[in-house]
Amino acid sequence: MDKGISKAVIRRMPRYYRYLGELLENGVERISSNELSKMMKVTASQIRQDLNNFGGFGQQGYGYNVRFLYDEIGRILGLTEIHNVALFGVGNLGQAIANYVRFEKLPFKMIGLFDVDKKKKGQIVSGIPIMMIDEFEDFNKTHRVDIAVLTLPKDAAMPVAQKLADLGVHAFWNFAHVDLEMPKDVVVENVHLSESLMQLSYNMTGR
Amino acid sequence: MDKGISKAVIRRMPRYYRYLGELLENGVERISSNELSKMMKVTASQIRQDLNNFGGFGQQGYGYNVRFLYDEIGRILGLTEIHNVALFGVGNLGQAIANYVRFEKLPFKMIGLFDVDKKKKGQIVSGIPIMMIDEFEDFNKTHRVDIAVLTLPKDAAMPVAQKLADLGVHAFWNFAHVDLEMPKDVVVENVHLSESLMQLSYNMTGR
DNA sequence: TAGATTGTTAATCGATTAACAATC
DNA sequence: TAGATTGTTAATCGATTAACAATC
Repeated sequence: MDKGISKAVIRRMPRYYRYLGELLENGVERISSNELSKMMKVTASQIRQDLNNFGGFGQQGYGYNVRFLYDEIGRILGLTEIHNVALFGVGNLGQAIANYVRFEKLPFKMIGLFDVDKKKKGQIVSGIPIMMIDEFEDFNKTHRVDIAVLTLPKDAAMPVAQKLADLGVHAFWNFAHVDLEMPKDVVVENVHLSESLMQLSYNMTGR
Repeated sequence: MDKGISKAVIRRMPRYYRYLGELLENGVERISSNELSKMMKVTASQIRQDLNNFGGFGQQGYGYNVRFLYDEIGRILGLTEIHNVALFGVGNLGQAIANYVRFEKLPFKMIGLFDVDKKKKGQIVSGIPIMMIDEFEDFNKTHRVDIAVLTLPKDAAMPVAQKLADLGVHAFWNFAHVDLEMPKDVVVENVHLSESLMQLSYNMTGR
């Protein structure tokens, strides 16, 4: 029940998860696709189709149990185990992301911060001392790094990513303005802030 | 030549812009859809279809003039004029975004930082003193604010956005974990970092 | 002119929505 | 049981790709 699921579906899953989390906080026990569709402003059909990519989580005549569905989506999204995260490029954005990961109630654990700037060595950010990037190879021998965050200048991103991939890092959360060229067993999730800002700018024109 | 263009097309435009910018830096004068398609790993057909939503920017037998196309896409994306930006919620992420906007070579100008925390009042971030959110109404009388950045806790985002919308702010770059309910003449661009991270997590499983 | 490459139409593919039988 | 709502198939819609005539 895993491959062949479209990106469009995957993009919507975290949003379902968020809404179900809120329902849960509000003590709602069950919900129908129709009620949820009104809250989320999508069609009930889409909700049912999306969920049925992963299995039948509902019950005819009843709807969906909120707690059960929430947990199932969490499991689908891989939120049942802790992912160790190391971050590369401890500038403003890097520091913010380090703190973000730390305080977000999600199972991601920041275990290392790396930079090339010698002046930063040993500085504490989000409770972790900054190391030099060339120390990563040793660090990697004693720590399992599941995800590398790249908050680096664009020219540094590709070589660093390449090195990390060679050392066995298979997942990247990339904030640099480049498309990383990676073997296809490596997962890359891009956050291109400037592209987001340009889309906003586009949508502002002609109004 | 504006409305009716699909979101999918708009999402791709900033990427074209980035690649054309790089070609320009490398002194490339002309490029065919076929060459560009190989660089960008999309189909040449898609490139031509996308561009022809906005007009015929190429020339048969020649291809596209890089400089011309770059400028045209910049114009389409609304990058020919400066957009004034104010930011609400000067935490870690807010500070990082303030600096990001400042140093990114795009026509967005950070003109005000606002928070509710009295201890932050007057502190300088990215060259700008932090003001209190209740000072915004006055600030807004003497400054044109085109875009509001929301780097606030989720419960604060909606009321603040509502207030700002009432005061005439029509565009929001929203980093809070909520879907803002706004009249349809208001533009909202969401950056949901946690959803991005969950997508990454999903794609890591089953490998 | 001949060759190259666009702009655009037509064909295909995929995603969304509608409909309804299955079933709790 | 009757009513409600899912799971799933079929219909529609939209986006992508292919093909090629237009034209530089």
